[in-house]
Amino acid sequence: MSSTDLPAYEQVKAFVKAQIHSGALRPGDAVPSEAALQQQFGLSRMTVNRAMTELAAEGLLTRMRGSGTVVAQWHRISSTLAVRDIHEEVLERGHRHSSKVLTLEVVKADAALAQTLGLRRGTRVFHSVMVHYENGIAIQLEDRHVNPAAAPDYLQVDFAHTTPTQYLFQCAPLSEARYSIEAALPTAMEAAALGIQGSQPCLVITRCTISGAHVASQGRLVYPGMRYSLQGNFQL
Amino acid sequence: MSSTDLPAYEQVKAFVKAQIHSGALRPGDAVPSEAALQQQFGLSRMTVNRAMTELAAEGLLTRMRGSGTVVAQWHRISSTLAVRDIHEEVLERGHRHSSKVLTLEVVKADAALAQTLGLRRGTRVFHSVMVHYENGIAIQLEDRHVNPAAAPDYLQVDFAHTTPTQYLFQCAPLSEARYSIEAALPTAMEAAALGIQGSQPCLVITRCTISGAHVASQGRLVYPGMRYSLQGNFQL
DNA sequence: CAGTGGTCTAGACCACCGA
DNA sequence: CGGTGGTCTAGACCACTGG
Repeated sequence: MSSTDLPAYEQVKAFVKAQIHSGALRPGDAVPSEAALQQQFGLSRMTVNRAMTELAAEGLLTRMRGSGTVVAQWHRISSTLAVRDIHEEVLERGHRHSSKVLTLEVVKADAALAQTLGLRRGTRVFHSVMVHYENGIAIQLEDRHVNPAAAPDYLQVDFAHTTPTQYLFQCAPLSEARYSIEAALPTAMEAAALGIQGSQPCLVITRCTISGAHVASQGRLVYPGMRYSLQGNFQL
Repeated sequence: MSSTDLPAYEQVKAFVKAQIHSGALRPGDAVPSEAALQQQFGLSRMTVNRAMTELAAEGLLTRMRGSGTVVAQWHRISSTLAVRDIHEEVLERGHRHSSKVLTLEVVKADAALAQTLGLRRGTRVFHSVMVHYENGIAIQLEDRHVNPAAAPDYLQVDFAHTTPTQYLFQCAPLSEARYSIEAALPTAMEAAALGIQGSQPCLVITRCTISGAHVASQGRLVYPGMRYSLQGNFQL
């Protein structure tokens, strides 16, 4: 019944959001208490509480037990950046994805790698290097080191039909990831593999995925700056 | 009381998450129904429902009214990337932030700018260019065009004491943002302002903020690749 | 102390899905 | 049809904050 057919808690959320967007409530301002909103909307407290709790989870409000709820000090744009499997991403653009495996081998971890993977120096780890193409144009070089404990059969995978990202998702359920995004020049080898000049800036994403107790893999993804950009959109 | 002192709904969440991380539940598998979990934990359905609803909101589960709950098909790592106000970010690292205004003027929008700001060509818009320093080292060049409708007093702001990001947050409450992140070479002017070589790759973030009906501003943020990287962490 | 949010309960009605 | 999730209620107890 009533208004717009939205659930009551969504209507409360919309009401508060509208006040914030319109500027009637500014960062730091107190938001009406649950009791007040309960009265105003004629709802039970649980319903109002759900609305407020969700807005807090979304980062719009800051709640403090005992003192009240205020509009969050939003000096950040927090946005969801999807770091996706390259295969799916290319397909979704309606393009053709292909890849070429350059290296697939076992190496001994040096000090730095052992550190990030949480292994002892000299432990044998898998190493793969491949190039991904979108409609035949190189858009990503993927240089990955994999913890054998997380994916023992990594070397047997047919990477013509699956990507490391896909395979690792399957055999090492993800629990945590860390990444860093930076701009850098490719190494000579990377430039050659991508078919670009060594002076072309690239977007380099270093990603470390953790599955349960193991660090499953560490990857360096190099994107030619001219051909790739990360995009995002944020609403609320 | 009991277990780990965590709220009951958090314990249910942890239980389900553990099953997923351990591999006992794989993508596509059915998760026990609310009724089953209610029995198993001796909780009311509302509490179990909260746990499951939150897990679904986090993207771990997919719920379908009538048929049940399954582990989400997860071929994506969706991670929160915070694009923050540079001033706060530097302070939080315990460093000193300063900035220098290079340009603060009114310009007529060309076709491209008018398009992104949603204005007619030739409309007067504000334009600012400034460099931000961390402990005296240039880390960001901020080139911004502002819609006068969103911030009429932009030219009067004292940018020695506030940043455009801060000011715009204040006078044009944010409702939506779009951004793109890429690697590129700086223009000659940008390189000079940042005190780097023109051949040094930079991280370039193009950000467009929307406040209510207006596109409030469009900014180009240039970070020297050697001195700055975006970092993120994702858990669950 | 009174007011706040954090959590929980034991019911309830509904829309939906699959058999 | 029975089982599922989506929503809502009217209470409740607690921990915390502020004056």
